[in-house]
Amino acid sequence: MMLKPREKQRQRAPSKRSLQTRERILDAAEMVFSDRGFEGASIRDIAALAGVQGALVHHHGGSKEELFFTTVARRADALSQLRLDALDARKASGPLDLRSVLACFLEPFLHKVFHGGSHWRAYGRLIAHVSADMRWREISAACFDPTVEVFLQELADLLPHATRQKIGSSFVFTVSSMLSICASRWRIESLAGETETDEIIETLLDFCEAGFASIRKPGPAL
Amino acid sequence: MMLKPREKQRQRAPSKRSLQTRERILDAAEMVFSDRGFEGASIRDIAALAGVQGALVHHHGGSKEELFFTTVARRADALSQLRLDALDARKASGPLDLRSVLACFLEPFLHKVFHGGSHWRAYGRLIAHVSADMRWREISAACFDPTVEVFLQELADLLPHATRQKIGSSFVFTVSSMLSICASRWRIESLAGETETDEIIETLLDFCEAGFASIRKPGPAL
DNA sequence: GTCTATAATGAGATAGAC
DNA sequence: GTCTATCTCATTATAGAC
Repeated sequence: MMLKPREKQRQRAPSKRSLQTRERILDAAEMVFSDRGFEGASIRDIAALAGVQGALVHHHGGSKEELFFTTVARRADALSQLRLDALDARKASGPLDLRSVLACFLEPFLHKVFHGGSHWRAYGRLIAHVSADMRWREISAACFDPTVEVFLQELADLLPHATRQKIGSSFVFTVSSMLSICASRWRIESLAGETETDEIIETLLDFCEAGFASIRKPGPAL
Repeated sequence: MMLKPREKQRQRAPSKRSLQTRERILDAAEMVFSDRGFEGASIRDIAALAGVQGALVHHHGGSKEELFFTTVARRADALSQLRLDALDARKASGPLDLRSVLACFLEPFLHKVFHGGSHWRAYGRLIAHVSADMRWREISAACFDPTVEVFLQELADLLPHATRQKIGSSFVFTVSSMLSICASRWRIESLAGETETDEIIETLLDFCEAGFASIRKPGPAL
């Protein structure tokens, strides 16, 4: 599999119209991929939603796998920057604690997902797909792991006696819980009843903060 | 969608050979569905893995959707019984606490996934697919929610001041974290390094117990 | 860059012999 | 109950006109 979106060296800068088409295609791909997963999505549906012909999707997006990668990568840098900026801002206003570090990772994402429009809402579900399927581990490694490493280091500083295993595992639990709000919100509604978004987010922060704080305790509660 | 595996009233009890074939087909379906998801799996691959012809898969499993439902449902009762038995046993030996309740839900599943052979390992990933896709919410409701309700009630008894919203949301976080060990173990290994299975399970229990216990505390830490 | 048309493949499902 | 053979449809991808 070729993950890198192919770099057929462009002769000319693409026209403005071309760029708009490309964005429309990526918007449509984001919707369809997030709704139905990689296999369930069809190029035809993406083309129809974008209002273009199927051949044009291939022209701008390459193969289906390349298109998927490009779709995920498109917002990844912006998301990472939001997270790192939040972390810097929090650092500037005093010493960090567990909750602050987790909030700087979780809140920029959840804010975009719930208040950033339908594109970001779809992007949240898209990332849930990526995170649950080993097939896309290269995408996770390329798009998200560098930022995750920064946060893991901050957590390690706050939990000097914790092993990397415990911190890493707990972080995956945190990310899974965060993504469950995107992909399994229906399940939350089904089990917990109608619930305010902001309340879920606060519950998530409470839950994960306490989970990490429990690493500090000496041993298993006996 | 017709979720119930069709009940074409059988004239005769199926032969032993027929039942074996049926099990082989379900075993194969379990493998292929869990590996590639519903859309990514093909009846042909399932048939090939089972060593039968494609037509036979339809004969025993019905449509692809019916086959998927049957595959998930096959082990669901056994799993529920393990969980409820564990809960009864723990109740018999003294008053319950948060960790015990969570352990009775998480450990039977994780024990089977990691020590129950390749079938259960596949089944774990299969449930992760079901849990992440709204399309299968009827399966979750039919196969898992009744048992989940029992555990939610136990948790509510231990957390008398908690809202159903907080308990339900936290439970979904717990389930998501549990399933991440099945579907995203590669991510844990990537971020946390090589990690013993039993250590991950203990970290999970610590994490979720602390998460639930945090509901007791008066308000957000300010 | 964008379109039409089509190639090439693989999918789910079924009919009917045995 | 199991097999062979086939139907029908949707898929990704590309060739080539404009």
